[in-house]
Amino acid sequence: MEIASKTVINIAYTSRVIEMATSVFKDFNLTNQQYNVLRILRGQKGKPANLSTLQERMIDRNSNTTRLVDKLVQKKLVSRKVCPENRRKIEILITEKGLTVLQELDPIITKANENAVKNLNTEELETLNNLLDKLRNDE
Amino acid sequence: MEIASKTVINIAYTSRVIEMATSVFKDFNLTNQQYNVLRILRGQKGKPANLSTLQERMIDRNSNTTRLVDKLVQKKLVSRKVCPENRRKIEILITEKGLTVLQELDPIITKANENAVKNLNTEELETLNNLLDKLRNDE
DNA sequence: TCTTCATAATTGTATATACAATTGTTGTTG
DNA sequence: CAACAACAATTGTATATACAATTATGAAGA
Repeated sequence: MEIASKTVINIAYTSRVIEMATSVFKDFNLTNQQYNVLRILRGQKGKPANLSTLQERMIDRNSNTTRLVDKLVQKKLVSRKVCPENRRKIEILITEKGLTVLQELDPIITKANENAVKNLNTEELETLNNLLDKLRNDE
Repeated sequence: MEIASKTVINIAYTSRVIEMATSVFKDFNLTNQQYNVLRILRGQKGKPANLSTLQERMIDRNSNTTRLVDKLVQKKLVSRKVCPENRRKIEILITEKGLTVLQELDPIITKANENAVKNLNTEELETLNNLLDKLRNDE
């Protein structure tokens, strides 16, 4: 097989393997996507995010994001309210409870991640990251 | 963020981006997984595969494989029959129609894959593959 | 042989996801 | 300002997926 297809498959395969090895958040009743959204929201540092922002960062086509956030609201991990300036938009904020859950998860996930890539040393990891960045390099 | 977590996220993100850029099989009414199974079956070169074999190669936990194959049988892309030696096992074979579909897809997918990784030259692609292999290197 | 355990695949059920169509809101322009 | 386009989020529906429990078959030991 040509190297291009080989690489595409290799990335997908590796991603899947890593995902399974690092899905610790399942013990906290969170899906991968829900966890990602929580992390994005924490990154906002108090600033609310609206759905479109979340979607951009998630690469996931729209539509499900509404329901995904629904779940997080149900669990009281995020709050949602209509944006006063533009009532088409929705402002989503991570709650105290959401932050607490992330804090609990942080060390566990870090450990799982470190374990998942333990076969590579720091230099190799940096090379890998650079190559992936360059590969995507969306201009 | 430490490099380990950064790498894990980078791989997942890149994988998702590539997946979206290369999902050509959707035009043929195939899901990613269905396409993968067809490819695995073609690789068998006439030898039938049973469900467990497929699962191993798919890294996907069992259970859904049955239904996934159901779909392919419905579309007459694969055939399924009970293994005579061990009636617990099921033998799955790709049909002529399945092979034809793959043949049609081959050039389109190859092109999409080449395009997806066009930012890296051959040497970089080889390095990337080696790093991913080493990362997984499951012993 | 009967019982028990292991293997292989399937089914039930709840949940997540994809894609298209829809609703509500804002912006624009004739 | 009325009509229409553009935007942001939501809903409908079909499909896919995860996880646990179940069925069917085979293997092994008392």
